[in-house]
Amino acid sequence: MDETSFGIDLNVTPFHKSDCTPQINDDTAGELSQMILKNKKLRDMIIVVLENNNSLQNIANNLMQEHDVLASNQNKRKFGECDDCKTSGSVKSLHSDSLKRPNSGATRVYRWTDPSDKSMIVKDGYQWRKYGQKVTRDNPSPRAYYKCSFAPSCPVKKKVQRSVDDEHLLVATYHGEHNHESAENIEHKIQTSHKTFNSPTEVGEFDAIFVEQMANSLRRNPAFIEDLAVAITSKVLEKY
DNA sequence: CGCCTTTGACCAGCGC
DNA sequence: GCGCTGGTCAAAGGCG
Repeated sequence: MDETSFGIDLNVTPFHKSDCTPQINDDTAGELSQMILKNKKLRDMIIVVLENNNSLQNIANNLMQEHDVLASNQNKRKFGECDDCKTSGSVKSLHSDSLKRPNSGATRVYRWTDPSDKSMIVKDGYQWRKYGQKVTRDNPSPRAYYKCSFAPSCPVKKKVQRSVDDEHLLVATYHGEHNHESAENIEHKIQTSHKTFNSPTEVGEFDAIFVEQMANSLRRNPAFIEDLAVAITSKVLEKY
């Protein structure tokens, strides 16, 4: 963070004001406190929207998983199987596909996408790096392979492919468990800790983590740095 | 310059 | 053993 600290020298002597160094007057202080309040309101609104979005996604996922279970049961009945067949080696060939790719440790998530949106992006609060793409036999749309890049040692992988039935439905299959928290979780913790507000030190810790992650991403954003420079410059010039 | 995507090559597992 | 398929690797190029 050291290299990003803003070393603005406010003691620069303005040529049309000879007697003083810049000081925060009442107007600026009032403006600042208003901005802080607005910022807090906006953050609360975002948190509410995120919560609503998450609950809707959960409902949709549950419905889709129920649909999956029903569909697989119907397929089993087609082959004259029962649930106990899973452990029987004698019928392995009848449903070899489900045995070849067991669902243990894998989580499926469904996302509806805009019909015009042809991208394969499933936003889930983590950072992913694509490492491969394949066209599979049973689905004409390509399957994309991602590794979690949020933490270097995170073993989680995901596959994203469009549904055969509905090309607007993205199916993401997750393998493994994250050994870190997502940005959404950190945001949620900030929210809950602000609600309870029992321990200011905890709030500070969550804020520190969140701010650090935000700073890391913003530091790599030249547009942000440019905007920040313009904002600071205009604010400084405003005073003289 | 670092990070990410693309894409062809390669490898392992499985069925025949 | 051979071919098919899914999954991964890694070099090359793009982008901000």
